[in-house]
Amino acid sequence: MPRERSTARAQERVAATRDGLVQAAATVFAERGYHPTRVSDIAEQAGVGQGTFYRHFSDKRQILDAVVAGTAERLQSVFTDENAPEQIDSLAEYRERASDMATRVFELIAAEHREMGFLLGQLPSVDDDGAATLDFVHGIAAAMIAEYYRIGIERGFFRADLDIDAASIAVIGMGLSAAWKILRNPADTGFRAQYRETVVEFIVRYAAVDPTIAN
Amino acid sequence: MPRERSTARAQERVAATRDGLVQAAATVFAERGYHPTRVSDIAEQAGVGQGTFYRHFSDKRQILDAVVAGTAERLQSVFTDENAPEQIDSLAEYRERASDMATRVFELIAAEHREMGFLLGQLPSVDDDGAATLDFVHGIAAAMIAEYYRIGIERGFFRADLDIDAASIAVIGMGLSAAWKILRNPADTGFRAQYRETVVEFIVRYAAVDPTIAN
Amino acid sequence: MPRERSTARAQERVAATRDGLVQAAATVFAERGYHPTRVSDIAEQAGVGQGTFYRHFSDKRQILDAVVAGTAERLQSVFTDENAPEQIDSLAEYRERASDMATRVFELIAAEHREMGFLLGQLPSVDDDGAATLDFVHGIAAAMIAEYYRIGIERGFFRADLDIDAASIAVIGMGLSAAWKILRNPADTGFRAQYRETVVEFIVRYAAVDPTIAN
Amino acid sequence: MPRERSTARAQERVAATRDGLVQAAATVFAERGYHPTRVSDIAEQAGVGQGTFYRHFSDKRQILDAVVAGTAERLQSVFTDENAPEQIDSLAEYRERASDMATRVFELIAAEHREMGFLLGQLPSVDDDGAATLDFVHGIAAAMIAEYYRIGIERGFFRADLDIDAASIAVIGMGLSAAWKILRNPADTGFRAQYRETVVEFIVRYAAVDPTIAN
DNA sequence: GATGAATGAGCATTCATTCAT
DNA sequence: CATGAATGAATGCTCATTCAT
Repeated sequence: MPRERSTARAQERVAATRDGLVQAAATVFAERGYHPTRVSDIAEQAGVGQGTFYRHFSDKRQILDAVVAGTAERLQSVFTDENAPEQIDSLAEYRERASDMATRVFELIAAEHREMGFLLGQLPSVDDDGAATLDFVHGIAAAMIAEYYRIGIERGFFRADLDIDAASIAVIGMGLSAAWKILRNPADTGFRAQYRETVVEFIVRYAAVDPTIAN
Repeated sequence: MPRERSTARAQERVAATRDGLVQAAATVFAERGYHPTRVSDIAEQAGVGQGTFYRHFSDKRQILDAVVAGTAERLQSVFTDENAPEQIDSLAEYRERASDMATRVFELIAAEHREMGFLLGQLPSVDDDGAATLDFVHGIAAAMIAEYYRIGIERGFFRADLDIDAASIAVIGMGLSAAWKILRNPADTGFRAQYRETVVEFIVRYAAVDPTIAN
Repeated sequence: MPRERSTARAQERVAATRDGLVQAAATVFAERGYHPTRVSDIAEQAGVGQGTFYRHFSDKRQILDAVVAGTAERLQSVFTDENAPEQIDSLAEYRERASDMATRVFELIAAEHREMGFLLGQLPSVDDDGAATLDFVHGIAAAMIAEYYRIGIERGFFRADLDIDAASIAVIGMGLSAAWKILRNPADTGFRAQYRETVVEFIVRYAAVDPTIAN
Repeated sequence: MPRERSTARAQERVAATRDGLVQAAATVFAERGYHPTRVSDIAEQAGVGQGTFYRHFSDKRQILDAVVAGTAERLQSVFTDENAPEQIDSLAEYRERASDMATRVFELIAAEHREMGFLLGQLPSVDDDGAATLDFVHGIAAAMIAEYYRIGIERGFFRADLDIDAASIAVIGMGLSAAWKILRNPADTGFRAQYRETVVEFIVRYAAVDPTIAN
C-alpha cells in the first residue's frame, strides 16, 4: 500500500507543521503577550510562511485555544495522575501527599513558567472566553482540593466543622501566590521548598483535629 | 483680580476634563480591556473630542498610569489608614483586626470590582511595566502583612518559628482568591463573610502559639 | 455666530472630501473596473489618505452605490425632465420627440461614456445587488417607453394591436446597442445621427397605423 | 502495441480532466462571477486537486478563454448552421426564417442561461480582452444580420434605402434585451414566443417594401 | 483649550501559484 | 500525471496620532 503509506506520512507532516505552530505560538505569546503578538511572529517563530498559519488555524484566537488546552492539560494532570485522595489514611500521609503535590505543581510551574505565566497573566485579558477558561481551571482545582478535605473529615483527622468550600479557595490562592513568585524567579528552588512547607503547615493547622500529632 | 479668578476657573475646568477622561478610561478599560479599547472609546465615554485626549495625555499608555494609580492607591489605603499593627496587644485583638481588614478589602473589591478586575486581569498583559506595577502592589501588601506577623511574634501570641515571608505570601494568595471570586459575583455578601472567617482562621491557626485561647 | 459659521464651513469641507472620493471612484472604476480597483487607488486619485476613505465609506461596495446613484440619476433625468408624453398630439410630433430624446440619451452616453460603460459593463459583475440595480434602471426606462406607446394608441396614431410590453423591451434593446457602439467610439457623432434616424424609423414603422403620413 | 493503447487511453483521461475543469469553471464563473471565483473553487467543483488545475491551464485567465470559446461557439452556431440567407425567396419565407432563428437563439439563451449571462454580464468586467471578445461576437452577429438585409434588398422585398448597418445594430439590440429578460426568467416560454413575434414584426415593418403582403 | 477630520503605518487575511511527494 | 500543503505578495481595514480651524 504505497498510497496509504504516503498518505500517512503526509498526515504526519501536516501534524508536525501544526504542532510547530502551536509550540511557536506558546513561545511568542509567553514572550510578548497575546495582543502584541502578530500572526507573522508566530509563523516566523515556527519557520513557516504566514499563509501556512491560516491553513491550520482560522485566526489568532484559534491557535490560542490549542496553546491553552496543552498548558491547562499539563497543569491538571498534576492533580489527577495517580493522586486519588482515597489512599490517604492518616494525617502524616496527608502531609506527605500535600507536600508531594505542592512539589509537583511548583516544579511544573517552574519548568513551564512562561506558559503558566501566560495562563495567569494574559488569558483573562484576551476575551471573556479566555477568562472563562481560567475560571474553569480554577473550578477543577477547587473541586479536587475540596475532595481531599472531605476525605480528611471522613477519616477523622480533619475537624468536621471546617468550611470545605472556603478552605479550597484559600488553598488555591496560596497556589496562585506561589505561581506569582515562581514566575518571577523560576530558578529559586529554595523558595519553593520553603513555601511548600509553609503551605502544608497552613493546610494542616487549619484543618487538623490535632495538628501536633504528626508534627 | 479678574485675571486670576478666571485662570483659577480655567484650571479647574482643565482638571475636571482630565478627571473625566481618567474616569472614562477606567470604565472602558474595565469593560473591554486595555488593548481592545480605542482612544476614541475613552474620549466618547468622557464626552469630549479625540483631540482633547491628547491635550491631557501623550498617549494611551499614559492614561493607564493615571487609572492604575487611582485604583492602586485606594487599594493600598485600606492597609495603611489607621491600621498600625502596634496597637494590637492580644490574639483576640489580632483576630478582630484581621477580620476588619479583610472586610474592608473585600468591600473595596466588591465596590470597585471592575477596576480591581482590570488591575488583576489586565494589567500584567499591558506590558512589562504593567506587570511590574502589580508586583509593586503585591510587595507593599506583603511587607505590611509581614509587619503584622512580626508584631505578633514580638508580643508573644504568635510562635517564633513561623516563616514570616512565606506566610505573608500565602496570605496574599488567599486575598487573590477572594478577589477572583468576588469579581465573578460582587453581590454575594454571604461568600465574603464566610470566606473572611475562614481566612482569619487560617491565619490564626497557622501562627498562634495556642489558637484555642481566643476561640 | 462664529461657531455655526465654522461648523458650516467644516461640513462643506467634509462634503467636498466625500464628493472628491465619489468622483475619484467613478473615474478609477471606469478606468480599471470595479474588482481590480483597490481602495488605495481611489484614495490616491482623490488625493487623500486611505484612512480618509474609510471615514466616509465603510468599504468599496459602499462608494459604488454613491457612484452608481449619480450616474443612474443623470441617465433617468433624460427621460423625466420636461418630457411628458401627454404633450404629443400627432405622429409628426411623436417622431420629433423620439428623435429629441434619442439625441439626448446618446449625447449623455457619449459625454459620460466611461461612467455609462461602467454601468453597463461592470455593474452586473459586482454582485447580485449590482445586477438588481441595473434591472431597476431597465424597468424605469421600459415603463416610460410603455407610457409613450400607450399615449400613441390612445391618440389614435399607433395601431391598437401592438404589443406594448414587448415593444418597450425591444426599444430598450436598441438603446443598449447604441450605448455599446457609442462607448466604443464616443467621438463618432455621425453614427449617432444615423442610428437615431434608424431607431425612430423602427419605432414608427412598427407602431404607426399609417407610417407614411408623416414621412 | 499495448504502449500505444495505454497512451491513447491516457490522452483520453487527460482530455476528460481538462473538459471537466472547463465545465466546472463555466459553472462556478456563472454562479459567482469571474473575479470572486477562486481557482480552488474550480478544482473542487471539478473534483480534482488544485495542482491539477495548473497542469492544464497556466492561470485563471486561461481557463476563461476555454469557457468563453465554448459558449460563444454554441451561440454563433445558431446563426451559421444551415442558415444561409441565400435560400430565402419571399417576405413570407423571410418572416419564417427570422422567427425560426429568434426561436433558436432564445432557446439557447434559456437553456444555457447561466453561461450566456456570464458572457453578457461578466465578460466585459474581466479585462480589456474580455470586452474585445464580446465585441467580436457582436461583430459576427451584426455581419450576419447585415447579410440577411442585403439579400432582402437584392431580392426586392426590402426597400433599397434602409440603413443596413444601423438596422443590424438595432436588431442585435433587440436580441440583447431578449437575453436580459430571458436570463432573469429562463422558464418563461410565453415571453419568448410573444417577444419573438414582436421582433419579427419590428424587422419586417421597418424593412419591407410592403409589410402587408405577408400579413 | 477644544475639536474632529485627516493620516498612514501596521496588521489580519486571502488566494494565485509552486513544488515535493 | 495528480495532489494538496506551503507560500508570500497583495490588499482591505483599523486606529493611534496629528493638526488646521
